[in-house]
Amino acid sequence: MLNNKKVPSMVKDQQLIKVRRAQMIKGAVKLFIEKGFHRTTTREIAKEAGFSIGTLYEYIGSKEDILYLVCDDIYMEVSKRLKKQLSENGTHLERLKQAITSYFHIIDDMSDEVLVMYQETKSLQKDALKYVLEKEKEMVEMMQNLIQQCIQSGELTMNEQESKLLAHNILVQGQMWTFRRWSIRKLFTLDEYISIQIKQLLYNHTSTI
Amino acid sequence: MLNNKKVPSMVKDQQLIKVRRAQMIKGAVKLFIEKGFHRTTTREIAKEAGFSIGTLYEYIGSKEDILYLVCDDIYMEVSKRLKKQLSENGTHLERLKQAITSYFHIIDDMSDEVLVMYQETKSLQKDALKYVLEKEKEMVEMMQNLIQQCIQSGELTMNEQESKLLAHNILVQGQMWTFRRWSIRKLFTLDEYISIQIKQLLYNHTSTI
Amino acid sequence: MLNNKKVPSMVKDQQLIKVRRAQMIKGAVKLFIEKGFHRTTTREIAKEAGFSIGTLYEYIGSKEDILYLVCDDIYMEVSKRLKKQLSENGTHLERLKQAITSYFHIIDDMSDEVLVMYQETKSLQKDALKYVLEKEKEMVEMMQNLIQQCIQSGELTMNEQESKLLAHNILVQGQMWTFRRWSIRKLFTLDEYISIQIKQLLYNHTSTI
Amino acid sequence: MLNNKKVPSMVKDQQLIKVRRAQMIKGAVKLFIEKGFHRTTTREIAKEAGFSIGTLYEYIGSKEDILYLVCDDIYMEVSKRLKKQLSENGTHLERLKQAITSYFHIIDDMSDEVLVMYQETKSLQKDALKYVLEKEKEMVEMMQNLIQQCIQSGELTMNEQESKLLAHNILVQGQMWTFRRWSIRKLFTLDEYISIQIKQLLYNHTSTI
DNA sequence: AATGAATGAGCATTCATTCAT
DNA sequence: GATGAATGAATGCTCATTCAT
Repeated sequence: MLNNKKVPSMVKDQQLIKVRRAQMIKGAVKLFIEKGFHRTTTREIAKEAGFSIGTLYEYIGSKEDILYLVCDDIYMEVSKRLKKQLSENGTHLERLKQAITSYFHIIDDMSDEVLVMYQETKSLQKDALKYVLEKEKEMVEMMQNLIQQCIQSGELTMNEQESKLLAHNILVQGQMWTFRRWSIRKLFTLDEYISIQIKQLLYNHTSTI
Repeated sequence: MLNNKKVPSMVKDQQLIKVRRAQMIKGAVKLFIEKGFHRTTTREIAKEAGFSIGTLYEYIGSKEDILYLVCDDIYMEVSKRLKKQLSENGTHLERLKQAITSYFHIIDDMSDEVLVMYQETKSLQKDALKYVLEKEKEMVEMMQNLIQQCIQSGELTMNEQESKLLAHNILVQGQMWTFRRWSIRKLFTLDEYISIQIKQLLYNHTSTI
Repeated sequence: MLNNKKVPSMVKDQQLIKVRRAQMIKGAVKLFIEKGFHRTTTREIAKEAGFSIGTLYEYIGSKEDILYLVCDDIYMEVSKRLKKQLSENGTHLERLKQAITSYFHIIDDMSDEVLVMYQETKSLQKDALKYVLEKEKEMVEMMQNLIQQCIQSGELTMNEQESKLLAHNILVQGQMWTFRRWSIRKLFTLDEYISIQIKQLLYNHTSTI
Repeated sequence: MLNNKKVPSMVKDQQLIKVRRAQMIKGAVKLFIEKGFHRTTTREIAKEAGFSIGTLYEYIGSKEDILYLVCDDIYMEVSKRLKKQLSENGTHLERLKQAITSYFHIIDDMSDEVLVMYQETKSLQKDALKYVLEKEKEMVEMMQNLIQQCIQSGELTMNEQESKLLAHNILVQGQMWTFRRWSIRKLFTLDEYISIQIKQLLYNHTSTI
């Protein structure tokens, strides 16, 4: 189970905290996309969020908390959407392919956010970094589970180590769609990218009779 | 062919420029590894390089030039080493596998540097970014050439689009060894990582007769 | 006669004002002792007093009013206690010595409060400062009266100027027990301190027959 | 022996450090007298000292360092001047009286500075406070030495405890001339103050034959 | 009367860059 | 060419005070 790092707030109303932080995250993501975390000032974030710098600091303890909230939020969103789209029908292999396809679509849809998270995560302090990496780990495990089921059903053939690496490769190739956009989007449409990647990821592992 | 972005210097002596910039890069890489580009000050870089802040600015125009020099230098080093190790013997497929193996070993050896380059590249201004991405492109092409030769010789079967994506995947999986170190190095030794990745990258494409 | 500086309040009920200000003073003294006036925030005072920051400002006009209330309160307390203990028996000299002893005991008992008052008084604005100094003056006069009576009765011999200075010296030596605590309390117990000070203060003035 | 707390500086030239810090101290004292340490901003100090805020921070580590430098400087100055004026002639008692007189004159001359030091010392962090109190202790000891010599020569009669307290009393009465200025200067000229205090301090202890 | 969220002027501190020596 | 002192705009953060509820 995942715990959230506690971001301190001076405000008591939990509902209000949610609302304000959502405004904050939205503004921050926009600015981080444009100029990165370090080049964005807390003042700009407050303004973009629609309130004063003083109010901003009623809802966080430090600038870095904003980065944490942003990263946390993006992971939540990605994983929430992915879980919602996991299919219950078809063979295990079809389900896995469906998961990959969904994941790549979600990442494409949240391209900017994912890129931000991907590039700025390293600026988090150890503490917060741990929580975020924990989430990434959770996604790897989810993907690995789907692979394991294919293995158990005989639809894929590989050992556990290979399945773990495959899971990592899938996730990285999703992120790659954002951080190599400068090159890859000139070569493929999203659907082409997905279908080729799936082919390269899976088809050598298929046990052909 | 690649041109270097011109980094301005007040000093005429080209040899001296080379020497000083090398000191600078060495110091900067060390500091960027420790604390990242934004958290490293020019003063610290000058000190680490062994000269004064005034002297530092005799050899660059702005702090960002240092980042460019660092990124440029790391790419140069990786690609220089890789070229040196490209084999002329064996089948094309063996040469490709050898190139991947060499590449992964080089990245492992320059782990810290590659990570820095990987994480800070985005902080470069458009101008400099273009040059650095150009280098990455060159490496993709080099890898794709090796793949194409396998295709032409019939050792691999895939279309051009697939070969391009494969080249990207290889490079990204090399970098992945650094930016997923927190997880992957717990799961595999470098040699395991290399052999499994090669298997997953290539073996479904092998035309089996 | 002493007037109180008027501290404005939005609240009508005089009894309630008294209660709330008492809570406020109690909390503030505690915090001022710990961290001084400037390092204590109004929020902290409100919290310590047991009500909200909004309520705090219903009973004062500005942060400085709290300091005034605190200083005023401490003077009141010291002088109230002292008056209560002034003896009506014995010779005038015995009464004076009794007063000094009482005063030193009171100061010892209210050590923290006296120290706060002593150190923060200077932060009061002119206006408020005047009122507080007025109280100090009143205490000097009270002490001087006791001395004058000794002079009139022939138990002490000195002119008026000397008696005034003596009164000041007594009060300062009382405060000294707090502001030199770092050194003096290592050298003397309170009772030793009192007896030696009385000896040095008075015995050369005693007319010995 | 007294060690100075080390105040960090980015500048290497020791002579320059001395000069700039002297400017700084002079400006700071002026401002602290006017508005106290907490109400004075670093910018104001820089401006008063005649340089930019950036330059200010080349010579100190934090605002509090300025307060330490100020307090340290004032103690140095007082004790330097006092030592210079200690007489080598006359009886021990005459020397003591001379020392007290000199001390009171020095304090009068440096009235503002002493008041500042007296009122702001408590704002120093533990570390710095220790050093400053150490200096005060040294002055107490110096005064006590003079007293002891009078005792040994039979010019004064008292035990060691009494001599220690006497030393403290002398120093406090010096400071009192500044922190009770609001009242005492209306009652006495400096010379009157000195002569009465000396009389009250010493004459009961004189062994009269 | 009580509350506490909102405000924004104000502050200490940093750091890339310049330029006189 | 080298040095390093000087600069000041910029930034993260605080906190006394207000006011709608």
